[in-house]
Amino acid sequence: MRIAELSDRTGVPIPTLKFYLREGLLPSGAATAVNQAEYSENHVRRVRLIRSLVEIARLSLGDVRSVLDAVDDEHVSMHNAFATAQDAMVPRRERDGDRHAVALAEVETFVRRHRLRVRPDAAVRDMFADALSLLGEFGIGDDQQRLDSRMFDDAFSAIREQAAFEVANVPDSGRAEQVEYTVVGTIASEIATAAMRRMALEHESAKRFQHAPARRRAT
Amino acid sequence: MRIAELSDRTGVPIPTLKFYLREGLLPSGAATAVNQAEYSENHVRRVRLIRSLVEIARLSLGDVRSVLDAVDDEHVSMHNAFATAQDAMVPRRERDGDRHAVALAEVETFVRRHRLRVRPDAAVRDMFADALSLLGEFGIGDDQQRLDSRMFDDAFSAIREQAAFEVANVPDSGRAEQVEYTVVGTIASEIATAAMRRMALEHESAKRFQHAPARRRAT
DNA sequence: TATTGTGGAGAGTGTCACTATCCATCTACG
DNA sequence: CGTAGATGGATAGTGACACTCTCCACAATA
Repeated sequence: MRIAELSDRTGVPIPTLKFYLREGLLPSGAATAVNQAEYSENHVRRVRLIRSLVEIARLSLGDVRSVLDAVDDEHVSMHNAFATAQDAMVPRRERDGDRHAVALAEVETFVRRHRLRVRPDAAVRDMFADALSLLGEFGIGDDQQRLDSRMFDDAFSAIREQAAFEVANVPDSGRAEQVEYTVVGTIASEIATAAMRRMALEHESAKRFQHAPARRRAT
Repeated sequence: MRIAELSDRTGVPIPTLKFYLREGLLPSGAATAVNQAEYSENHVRRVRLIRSLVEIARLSLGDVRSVLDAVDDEHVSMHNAFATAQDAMVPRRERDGDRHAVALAEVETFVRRHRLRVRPDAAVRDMFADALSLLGEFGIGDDQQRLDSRMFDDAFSAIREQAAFEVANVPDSGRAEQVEYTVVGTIASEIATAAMRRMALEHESAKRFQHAPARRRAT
């Protein structure tokens, strides 16, 4: 397949594909002549992965590159590649030193209490800490519960089951495919979960705050 | 308080505050002279809300404005303001018409099965549909389960309980405060949930794929 | 053989979220 | 009272980012 078909199959414009090629996000096709190359199904898959990371997970191209590097580096184990990809999927931002350190300590108690194998330097800790800081800043939830991070314990047991199920379902295929599967699974389930949360919140808000429910039945 | 103190209290540089004032994201202070104004605690709170929406929820300033407008418009009920804010918190993007329509139909069956009061045009439906499309595109999960969207039913009951708890905990304060509380609560709990999911995934991935567990105990 | 498509490279574009500079006051300190 | 520094307000400029355009020599296709 040549670039026009790759473009048709993925819906990504040719100039953008050329840009990804130049940036090294997309490997070059197999050259058949000085200005001709053959692209494969792998290229289609890779383009789709890039677009999913950019559009759905809203990663920067730099972070997409980190994820792809982790997927592609055969010297890195499946688990380490996944860990690296996870780190790349946490947005980098400046954090207030003191406040963040306190929140990180709360995260640590959470990790210890649940005996989780989460790297001490995992970016996801910063992410959790951000959420805890935010709750604290706006005085949401019970202070004591938040401080020893018991606030989410009930929710966590359900989350944990779901995660165990997801990881168990990763196919016994090649390393790169497993990493890709896990990365896409992470972001898709995460967005699905967030969407369900928001629908449930809208529903509960309607029940509590909206006095004239919009019923399906006509008047 | 004058602008220097507002800057100190929030950690946002003065030029940025001036920019927010110009953009109408931040209301002007009470003028005490032609070039003097007095800012209040409400301004501090508003700046913190803006920064949270920008940095944590990663909203564009345009979407932040939509949220703030919903918070501020006294003519809009608490529930409607929250719904508008929720819509603003779903990233807008171009979606493939056909594929997206199919996914939206799956979302509809989900909404009906759980008898949820979610507006037919709620942006969160697009968000859920994105996640379902992505799962389909990469062949993740069981096809049939995904199609009638039963795949997430177990997870949903836990999510729903948590959401009910959250809404029940919204204080009986003023409308604007309730909207603000709910908006911040939504994004904070969402990020906390995502972070917990990722930690659980890392843990499960370590259990399944990493053969030499990094134990706390020394050798 | 003429048109269209291709790979590759450089330069240009539009958006976004600030950031810098000015200026005519105003405030506060000495 | 005088003056250094801060303030509110406006206009213009910046840097990052993710493309998008234009060109070229050459290949494929009708």
